[in-house]
Amino acid sequence: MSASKRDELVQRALQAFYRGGFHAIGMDRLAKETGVSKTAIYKHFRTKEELILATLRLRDEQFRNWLMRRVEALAPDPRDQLIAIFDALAEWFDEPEFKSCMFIKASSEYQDRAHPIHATSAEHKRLLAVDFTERAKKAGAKDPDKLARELLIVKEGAIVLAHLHDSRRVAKDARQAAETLINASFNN
Amino acid sequence: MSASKRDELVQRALQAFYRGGFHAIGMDRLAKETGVSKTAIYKHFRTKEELILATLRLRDEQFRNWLMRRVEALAPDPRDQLIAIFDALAEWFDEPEFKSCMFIKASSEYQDRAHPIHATSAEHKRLLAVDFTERAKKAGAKDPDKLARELLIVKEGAIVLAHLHDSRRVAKDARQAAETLINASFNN
DNA sequence: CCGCACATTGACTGATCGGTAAATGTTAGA
DNA sequence: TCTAACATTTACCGATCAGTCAATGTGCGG
Repeated sequence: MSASKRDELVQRALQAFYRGGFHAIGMDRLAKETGVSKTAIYKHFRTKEELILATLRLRDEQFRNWLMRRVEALAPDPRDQLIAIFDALAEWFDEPEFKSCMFIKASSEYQDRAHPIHATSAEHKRLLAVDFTERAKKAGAKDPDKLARELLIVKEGAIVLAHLHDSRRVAKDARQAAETLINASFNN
Repeated sequence: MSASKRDELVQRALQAFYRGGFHAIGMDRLAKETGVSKTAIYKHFRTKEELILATLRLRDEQFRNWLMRRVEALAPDPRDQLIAIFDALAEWFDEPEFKSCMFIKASSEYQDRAHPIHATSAEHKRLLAVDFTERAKKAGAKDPDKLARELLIVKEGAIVLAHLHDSRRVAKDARQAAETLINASFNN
């Protein structure tokens, strides 16, 4: 199997897991949905867990890349970018395929902190916080770390509730909350 | 089986699902962990899904009851109670058994909005929002509904991140964010 | 055209899934 | 003490779980 075929497999596995859940999607069904036979899959991944980890690495890269680029496209100024995070989020929520966050779901199914899947999810959130901190720093916030962590909390809460309630309403509320927190981080 | 035995079964099933996840815990293992044979379980619940729904109803009642009472014990004044939500949350995060929120995990595994388990999770969050709104109204907030929804977002985000990162740190950040949002809801 | 290397397959493993049925207690009224 | 009613257990159902293997392509250097 070529590298591009492997990437394609991981991409399709990602979609299957995202739509169906990790425990709920078996390897047989995965083979059917990806079009790659089970044996071929196991040529490249020793276990289901390794395949899941590969999908999470891909998702981490895709999501953070998308968010960063989208935020920068929406606002040139770093401080406005902090708010633009929540405009980008609103766009995501509006996609018909939106089904919460892959990493929240992964850590919901693999709860042990020592588990690689849980750890990978934690790392994804940490990298988001790093990115937020960078922007908060550039914007000149009093305590960029704290503001970044607060915005991350709002982002995660918004994702959870967008999955359960009216996502448009949630996106608006999250944006307003973020604005309030950002303003407070400059005025005080 | 008496009513109290049934309650005991649901309580133990709740703990098993909370610790292990819904798909991951099978009925055989559940029978072993609850001490109630599989056939006996199926005398009271037609399907695994019905048992899960029973655990969620119990959890909803337990959690909201606990939070309400704890918040009222921590602060007499409605406005202080809004902040006390996050002190109570901090206590919860500090419990060694803390493993995120049962309903976030349930909606992570049952993603379809039409699914009863998903709907029950959404309803739990809605009832929390109602309670928050009541307190915000009593406290005299400008827009009690909006403040309640903002605080709910912060609460859910805090739970998710407390499960992934340093829960003490997250609890502090969430409390401060909540304070900022509450103050803004009175000053403007 | 041959033969080797590698990719891919369907069929299979034992274990476990959710759920059921027949058999075996256990209890209580007559 | 006999028996009817109910609770509980053991054993089982077909399906699916993660993972494996022998067999069958398939492409390529000689």
